[in-house]
Amino acid sequence: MDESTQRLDRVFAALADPTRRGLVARLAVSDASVGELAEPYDVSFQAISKHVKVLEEAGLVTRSRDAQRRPVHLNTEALGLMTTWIERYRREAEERYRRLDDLLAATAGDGEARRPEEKETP
Amino acid sequence: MDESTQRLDRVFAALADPTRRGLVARLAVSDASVGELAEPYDVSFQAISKHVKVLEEAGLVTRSRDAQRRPVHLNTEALGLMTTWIERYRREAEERYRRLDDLLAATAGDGEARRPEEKETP
DNA sequence: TTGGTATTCAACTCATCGGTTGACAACGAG
DNA sequence: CTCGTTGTCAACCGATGAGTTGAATACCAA
Repeated sequence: MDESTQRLDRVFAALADPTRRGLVARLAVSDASVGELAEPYDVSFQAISKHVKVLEEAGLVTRSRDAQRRPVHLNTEALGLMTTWIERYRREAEERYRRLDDLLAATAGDGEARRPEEKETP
Repeated sequence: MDESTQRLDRVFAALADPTRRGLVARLAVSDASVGELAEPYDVSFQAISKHVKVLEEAGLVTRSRDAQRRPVHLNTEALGLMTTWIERYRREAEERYRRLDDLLAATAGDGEARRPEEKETP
C-alpha cells in the first residue's frame, strides 16, 4: 500500500465523521484550542481531543507547538488533495457521458440506442 | 442527525477505502458488471459485491435493473456533493489566511505580529 | 427441465472506531 | 512550591466494517 494511498484513506476517513466535519467547519473560521472546539459538543473533552488527533494524523490540521496554548490550525492543502482526487474522476466520467449523449444524438433514429462500451458489430 | 449529514457520512466513508476508490476510478472509464470490477482484485467476488453495495448506498453508483446484466454506473452528482462541502471550507480558510497575510504585511514593523483571532487590546 | 452464469444473502471472525472514565503531564500564576 | 488550567494517555466497552465460506436466487440457453 503506497504512501499517498494511505494518506487518502486517512483524509476521507477523517471527514466521514460528522463531529470531525464540524470541527473542520469551525476551524475554517479561526484557529482554536481543543477546549474551545469541545465547547459546543455534548461528548467528553477527551473525545474531542481524540478527534483532533485523527484530523492531525490525516494532515488536515496542525498544532503550534507552544505548551499550554496549542491552537489547532486547518491545513487547506489536505482538503485540496481530496478535491483533486474526486474531481479527476468526476470530470473523466462527465466528459464520457457528454460524448455518449453526442453519439446518441448523432445516431438518433439509426436503429436501437446502444451503450458505447458494448461491442459494435463484432 | 439530519439527512444530508448522513449522506456526507456515507460518501466520505465509502471513499475511505482504497478498493472502493479503485472501483470508482474504474467506473469513471466505463460502466461495468460486478464480475468485471472484481477481476483485477485478489479478494473474493463477494467482497467486491459488498463494496459495490456500499457505494450504492452512498449514492455514488447506480445499477441498471436488467436481470443478469446489472451494470454499475458512476453517479457524478454524489462526487460533486463532496467537493462542494470541501471547497466551501477550504476557500473560507484560504480567504482568511490571505487577509491575515495582508494584515501582517500592512503592519510590518508595527510592534509584534499577532494572530487576528486573539483580542486586540482588550 | 436441467444447466450455467452472475450476483446476492447469511453467518461467522477479527480488527478498528467512537465513546467513556480515571490517571497523568506540562505549564503559568499566585 | 503548590494550585488550577489545559490537554494527553491508557484501559475498557459496544458497535461497525472488511473479509471469509457456503448456500440461495434470478435469469438465459439448450
